Amino acid sequence: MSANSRLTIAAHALAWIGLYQRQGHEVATSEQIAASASTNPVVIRRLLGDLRQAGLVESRRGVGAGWSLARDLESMTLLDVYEAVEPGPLFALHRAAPDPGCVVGHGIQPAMQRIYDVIEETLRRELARVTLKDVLQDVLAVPR
Amino acid sequence: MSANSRLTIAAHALAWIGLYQRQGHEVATSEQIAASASTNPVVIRRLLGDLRQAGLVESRRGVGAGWSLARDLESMTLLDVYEAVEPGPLFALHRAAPDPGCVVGHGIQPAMQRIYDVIEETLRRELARVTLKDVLQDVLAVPR
DNA sequence: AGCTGTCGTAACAATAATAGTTACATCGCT
DNA sequence: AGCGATGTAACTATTATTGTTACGACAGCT
Repeated sequence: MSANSRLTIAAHALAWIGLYQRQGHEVATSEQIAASASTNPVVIRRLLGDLRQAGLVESRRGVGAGWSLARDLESMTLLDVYEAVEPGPLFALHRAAPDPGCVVGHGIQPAMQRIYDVIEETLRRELARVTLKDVLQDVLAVPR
Repeated sequence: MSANSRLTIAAHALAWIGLYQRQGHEVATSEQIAASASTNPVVIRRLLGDLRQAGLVESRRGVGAGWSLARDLESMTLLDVYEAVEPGPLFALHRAAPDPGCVVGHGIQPAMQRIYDVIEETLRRELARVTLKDVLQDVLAVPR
């Protein structure tokens, strides 16, 4: 599957900002986060832009600008992040509509869609069980 | 997410073969299945090739060649199909390794990996609950 | 007012995966 | 031998993600 790293990078960014603020800083810049995540600042700004729309972070502009958490890490779950940065569904149906004249072609899409809906709901439940505070805690618990 | 339709098309193919055999035919051709799924026969042959490696279908060559089920649809689950046609993980880690000198960069990958492992295991459990017989039954239950 | 550092965003290139297509060797039955 | 299908390589097309450059907008400072 063409898995992407958006959820990983977004979680990285949130954990980074959270830790940075815990150390007494007001805001974090996209450049700092990008350096830690080994990517481009624009990638971070785009992701954090999505997270801001979801109400997870805030940004300041001008000199001394940067990003800060809009809520406590404890109140954010991976589901919040997932919904903010992953638009599409997990599994796709057919690219072109299957033959409606065939019994299987006719019934397969509603049948699979119902299955996929159940599976995505389960995925959501799992994602909702992990808070970003948990993530940061796990990160800090990794031995050097 | 760049969702793909492999699982959908593979399930479609299996349901089609199952129904076709139920109607008394010995083997199904990739061309027939491709017509029902609105795709190219080669795409079907490639997917069925993966399913054959997993022991779900068999193929005959020569005249009167085609594909048949290697086992009863009841004994196949969507997990079997998923494992046969989806190589990669659901979520990717960073493309480039994060900064190991940063606390977050150092700990984020093992932390996220552990979370992803749990989530994938949950996904597997859900997929394993649905047999291909269920799928065909659902397909046939869709009203015209 | 002007300077500075950062966001916000557009535009484009690079990379990668999936899917579609053509072509053809190979196989096995009649 | 002829036929109809698989098996597979090679290539193209499409699409999504990621990376990069560029630059306007903004806000605080001197």
